[in-house]
Amino acid sequence: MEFNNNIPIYLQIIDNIKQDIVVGKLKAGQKMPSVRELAGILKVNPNTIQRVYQELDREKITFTKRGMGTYVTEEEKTISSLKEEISKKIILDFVEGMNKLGFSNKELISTLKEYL
Amino acid sequence: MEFNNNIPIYLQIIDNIKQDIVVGKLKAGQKMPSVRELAGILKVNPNTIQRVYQELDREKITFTKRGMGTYVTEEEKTISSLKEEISKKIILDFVEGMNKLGFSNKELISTLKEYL
DNA sequence: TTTGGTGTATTATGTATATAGTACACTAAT
DNA sequence: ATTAGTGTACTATATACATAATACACCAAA
Repeated sequence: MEFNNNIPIYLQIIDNIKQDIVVGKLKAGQKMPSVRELAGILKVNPNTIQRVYQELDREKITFTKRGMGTYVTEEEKTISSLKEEISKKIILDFVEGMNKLGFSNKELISTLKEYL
Repeated sequence: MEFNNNIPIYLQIIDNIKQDIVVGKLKAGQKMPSVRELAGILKVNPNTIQRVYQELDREKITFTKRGMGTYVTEEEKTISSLKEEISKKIILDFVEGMNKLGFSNKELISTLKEYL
C-alpha cells in the first residue's frame, strides 16, 4: 500500500479498510488483523493502527472485544449504507470538480465516455 | 472560502487559484493580489500565501517580479495543459474510485446519469 | 531621495501526525 | 496459575503545517 504524503496515513488506511468491507474483501463479522499485525503488514506504527480501529469503532464499522480483537460489524445495513455514502461522495466530487472546471453536465458525460 | 481540515490549507488555496486561472476568472498576465492582500481576503497568514505563490511560481503557473507582485503566466499553452491535467485527474479519481467500489464502467455511467 | 507597496527571510510558538518504546488490562487456552 | 495474544494508555521525539511578529530587499512613483 502506497500513501499520499498530503493526507494523514491513518485516514488513508481507514478509507482502504472501508473499501475492503464494502466490496466484500472483508466480510461482516470477520476478524480484522490485530493492531500489531496490521502495523507490520502496512509498515506503520501500531499507534497509528490503534487510531484507525478506534475511529472505525466510533463509526460502528467495526467493534472491538478487548483482549480478543477487532471485528467487522455484523450489521449488513451499516455496510450497505457505507457503500452508498462512499459512492455518493465520489460522484459528487466528480460532478462538482468538473462543473467548477467549466464542464456542463452534458460535456461531463461525453468527456467521461471519451476517456473510457 | 472554506477549508478542509484534513488537507493543508496552502494546497487547497493552490488548487483554487489553478481553477480560477483555468476557468478564466484570472486571465493570462493578470496581476494577482499581493501576499498580504490575499492573506487578508482568505484570513490566513501571509506566510501561507507566500508558500502558495512560491509553489505556483515553481510550476510556472505564475511568475513574480520582485517588488512588483505576482502575475498569472502569459503562456496560454501552460494554462490549457493545466486544464487538461486537472480534468484528467478528476476523471481518473472518479473511475478508479468507482471501480474499486465494485462498479463496472457501464454501471458507473448509468449511476452517474441517474444522479444528474 | 524618500515613500509605500511589493516579495522574501527569519525566529518563535502551538497543534496534528507519526514514530518509538514501554507498560498495563483483558481473554482464551494451556 | 501461567502464558500468549489481544486492545489500550502513556511519555518522548521528530516533522509538517499554520500562525505571529519582525526585518530586509527590491521597485515604481511622488
